[in-house]
Amino acid sequence: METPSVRRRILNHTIPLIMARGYNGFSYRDLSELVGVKTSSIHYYFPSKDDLVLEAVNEYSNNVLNSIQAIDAALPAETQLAKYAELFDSTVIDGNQICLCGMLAADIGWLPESVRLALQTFFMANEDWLAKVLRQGLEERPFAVNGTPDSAARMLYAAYQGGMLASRLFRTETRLKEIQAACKIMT
Amino acid sequence: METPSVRRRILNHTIPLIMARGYNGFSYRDLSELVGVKTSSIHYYFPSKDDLVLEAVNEYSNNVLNSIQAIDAALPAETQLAKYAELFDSTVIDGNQICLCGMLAADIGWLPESVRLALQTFFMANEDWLAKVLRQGLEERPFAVNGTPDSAARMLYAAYQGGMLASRLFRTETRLKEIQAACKIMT
DNA sequence: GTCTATAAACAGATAGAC
DNA sequence: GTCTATCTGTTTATAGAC
Repeated sequence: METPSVRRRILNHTIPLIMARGYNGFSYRDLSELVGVKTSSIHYYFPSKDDLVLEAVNEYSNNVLNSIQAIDAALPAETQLAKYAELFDSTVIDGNQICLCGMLAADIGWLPESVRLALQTFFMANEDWLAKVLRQGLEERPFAVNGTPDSAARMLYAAYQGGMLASRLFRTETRLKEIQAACKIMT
Repeated sequence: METPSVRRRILNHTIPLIMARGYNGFSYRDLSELVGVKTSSIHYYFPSKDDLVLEAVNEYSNNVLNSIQAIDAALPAETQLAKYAELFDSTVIDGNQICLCGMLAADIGWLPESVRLALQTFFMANEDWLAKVLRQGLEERPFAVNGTPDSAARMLYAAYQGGMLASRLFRTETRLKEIQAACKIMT
């Protein structure tokens, strides 16, 4: 396993920094100390902070969406949703981090339109996947979902975003677990 | 109606600034320009930024909780929840703002324990009120709530927090309206 | 109470040597 | 590519005159 490039190491450190502190909460200086290069070298790879953040969003988005797509669609809907929820648990509890895209949605006032669009795309991809699984759940056990699967999925995703905030605020994983439990009843 | 004191005007401007931009997104300089006094005068009233933020949380919390308590408990549960949802709508859509306590929950890494506790108290007050109304709804129409009223209330509140994020991100009120619609089915 | 003045640190960003 | 050096502007905060 060879040493990752400087560019990669910058991105690898940027993502958890945003998840923990937000757009205005980390600096090139922080990255400089973490990666071990001068801030001017970071500007070489990412001329502006907006460039860096946009790439961080794309990187994070690809990683998370790949993990979601990897959930076996042949499993019962309830099991798929449990695996989905696991994706959030560890980052919040172990790392005091929340979803990178949820955090940047809070910082939206500072971000260029390109980042806003990337965040919207990530939100919709999650909502679409959840809607698909909820529809599958309806076929398995035809009842229980409030409203259309699509609107239920959007509400569920909003609950996950808010649940991460609350879990970190109260320093307890039960708030995320409760949302997962509510999923069971919806499927 | 007499002119509010400088102290009051500082707080009155601080609250929407936090709701729009977060803890790291506004400065004493911003307030200085908005209120029309020098930054050193703001330090006279609020020696540190943490002092200012704590008072802003308490002020916001009192205002919102008073509005919630003012909702007539004799109304049908569904109507009460609709009035609750209205409290969020306008700030998000008209002002590009989200809940002050939700925003600061995203910035929790920078805040002292005193503010964390104040945020927790606000979250729990909302959840308790929602749980009370959901229980009332169960008496009126005994069915529909997923799980216990308490856990349903926490999930619903998380959905509101996440819904405000999404509504502002997508610049549409429909995402908040959908959560309100889901309430109807829960009551 | 409000101001001027200033501190000491930090931000994102750039020019140019090596 | 990475560095030194620097620019320009910002931040929170304090001392002390009025």
